[in-house]
Amino acid sequence: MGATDTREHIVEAADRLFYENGYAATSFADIAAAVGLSRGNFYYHFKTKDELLGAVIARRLASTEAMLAAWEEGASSPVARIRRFIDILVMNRAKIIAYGCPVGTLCEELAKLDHAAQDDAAAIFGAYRGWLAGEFAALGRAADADSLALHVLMRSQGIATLATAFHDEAIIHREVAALTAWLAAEVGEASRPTPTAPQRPS
Amino acid sequence: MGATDTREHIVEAADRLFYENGYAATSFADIAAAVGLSRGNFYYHFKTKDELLGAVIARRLASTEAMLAAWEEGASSPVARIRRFIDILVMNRAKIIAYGCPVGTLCEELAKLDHAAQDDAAAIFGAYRGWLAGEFAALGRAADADSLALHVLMRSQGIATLATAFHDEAIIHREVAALTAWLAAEVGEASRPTPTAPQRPS
DNA sequence: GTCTATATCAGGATAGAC
DNA sequence: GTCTATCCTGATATAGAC
Repeated sequence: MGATDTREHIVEAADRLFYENGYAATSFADIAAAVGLSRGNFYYHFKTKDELLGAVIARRLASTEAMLAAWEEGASSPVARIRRFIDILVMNRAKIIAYGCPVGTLCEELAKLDHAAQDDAAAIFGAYRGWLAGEFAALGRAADADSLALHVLMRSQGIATLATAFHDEAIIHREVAALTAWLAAEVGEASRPTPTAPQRPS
Repeated sequence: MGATDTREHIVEAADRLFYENGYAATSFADIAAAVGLSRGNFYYHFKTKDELLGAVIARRLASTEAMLAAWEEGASSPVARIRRFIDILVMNRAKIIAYGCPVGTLCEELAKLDHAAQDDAAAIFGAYRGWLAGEFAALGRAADADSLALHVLMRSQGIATLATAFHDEAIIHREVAALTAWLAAEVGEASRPTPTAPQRPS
């Protein structure tokens, strides 16, 4: 297979293993085994573990931006798009209970390691923050759009952390419902341009 | 110095280093150096790293319970006690911005390592959860005391995670104010038995 | 571009002197 | 109870054949 393909496979496997086992606890041998590659060949593609981390973060940022752009293409309203963001917690609940939020846990691990890439990792949060702020601005809340965006992000992170610690799926369902209700109260259902669409329970 | 003192010093240093650098990234050599002890002697006190982790978690749980008991002794109202919990975020903001929440980050790291002690670490959260639920019950919210307790814990964790990721103190101040306002709206200032006390801004 | 073999080093853990 | 010396394993990283 071509070098580009192999490189992509390595980054893909590293992305998953960094999430499931943590950055420090994942060895090159683990990644090489997951890709079906020898350790020696590994260094043809990445010289250091830090370089690999950079590629993983870039991949996550790109896929996040692509996902947000795809949501933007959807015909639904800003409120529905924000709800779609919140619903990630429910859709990914199994992995979140086992490993936490991929972005939050990586940022915290890199903060403790005082790693040079910690701001790059935080840029993934920044992508969500900017996108959410744009949605709130579209709802006429331009003045405090960033604060509202951070509030949604903050609650998402809190939900993920507690669900992981207590291994409790009920926390996710209850707090997602509460966050959805907060959203409806904050921006109002009146803001929805498609009032005939079926209402999700909150 | 006596064996008990040395052991205590080791656990104290490990507690700090596990928090600041993470469990996996902290080596016996790091701890021994911090205590001023040789690596060899280290094993007289703790046979394995897991055993040391157990002692650190036990220490954190004990100090948490002692702190909560001390707050209970205070003459203030349940609402004031819950606010005291929330204010930890402000008081410890410098360390939180640098290293996150000690409990949340440990639970997440142990979850990724699939470590046997992960439930013991979560028990520290359990102590806060039970204490907060007791305060809400004292405010006449016995029916949903646990949900309210988890909500406060959840928001504390979310605030800590974002403050760490963005290295932003303003997030803490803004969201602590929002959480304090939520508390006042939820249980009502009328619940306060000391209505003549000066009002904290929210 | 992929392999095997190997250098180098750090961390966990042990043995035994004092 | 503390030390020095040492073993063992696993991880990063390199060299060179194919």
